[in-house]
Amino acid sequence: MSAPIMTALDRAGYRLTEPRRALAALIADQEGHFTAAELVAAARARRIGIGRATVFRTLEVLEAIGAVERIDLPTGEHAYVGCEPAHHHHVVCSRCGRTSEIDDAGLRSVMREVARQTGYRVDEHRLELFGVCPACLATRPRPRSITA
Amino acid sequence: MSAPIMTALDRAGYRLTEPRRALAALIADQEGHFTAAELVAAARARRIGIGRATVFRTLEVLEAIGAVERIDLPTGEHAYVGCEPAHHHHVVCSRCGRTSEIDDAGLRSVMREVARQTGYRVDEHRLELFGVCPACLATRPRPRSITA
DNA sequence: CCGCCTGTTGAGACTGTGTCTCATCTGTGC
DNA sequence: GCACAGATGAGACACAGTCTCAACAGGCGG
Repeated sequence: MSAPIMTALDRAGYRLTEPRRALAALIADQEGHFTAAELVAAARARRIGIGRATVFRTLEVLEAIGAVERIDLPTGEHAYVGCEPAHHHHVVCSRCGRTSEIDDAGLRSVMREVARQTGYRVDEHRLELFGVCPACLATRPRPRSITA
Repeated sequence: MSAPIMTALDRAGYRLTEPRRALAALIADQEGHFTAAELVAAARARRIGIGRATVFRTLEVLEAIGAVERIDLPTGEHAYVGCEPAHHHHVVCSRCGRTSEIDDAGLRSVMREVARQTGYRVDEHRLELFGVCPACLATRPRPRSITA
């Protein structure tokens, strides 16, 4: 539901407005990742009058409070995924768009190794993984017929 | 110099044209990462008449042959770095913009771990690191005075 | 319960990035 | 040196994201 997003907004001292409630609901409905443009389209489809600027502003706020994470698709598009407010990464399914959060998984030691190799002080990192989720793997790909 | 880029183009069967030579030289001059817009500006600054479209097209080609890699800055900008044609990653210095290539550094085992945890088949990944390079670390930051 | 103050909103102008078209040009193989 | 396919440039175009500003509406105090 959209509750957690509203709660997070409230806790961070933001007003709980109608447009934000609507957007929170739209985001909660998203299966996988989504772009700002998709949210705008979704809002219009449901006849919810929300300005484009508001969508961008709200996404910015949500990212700031960690209710949403911004990811860069291989195509260069900027997308978002709703998520728990904690540092982590995502695997994105390139077939259905769904995402899964992943934790450290040994990344920390990679960072240390990189720092050692290069002499850099590494402050920030971004890891994005793309692949195919278990569900999509289960439904046989059948490269013929459709994809062919 | 710009030679390696031209060689790579040649080997991949592309024509060695004047605009490409000019762009290869401009890219070779770039210290750290650069954007398409910066290349356009650099070309204009040197009174080299290269169309904007050509810059974008050339960058696309160079990325395809691996002579250049596209990275996503934390700001959301799309930038490029000239590099060796092999899979690897970069650490970007957020102070001077310079980049260093890094190899595996244990990432491979992270990928395996993620696949195990999530059940995804991981096909593609992108890792971007941001920090401060040894040279910039050496010149004291002095957060007062300027940054204050 | 009402009204005020401030944060928020919507419309639309605006900036900048990247794409596309199409006529023209230029490498390259012959 | 010629011809042809690939490459180019100019500019129109599509689209993402930002900004401004007047109007609005949450949330608090009274």
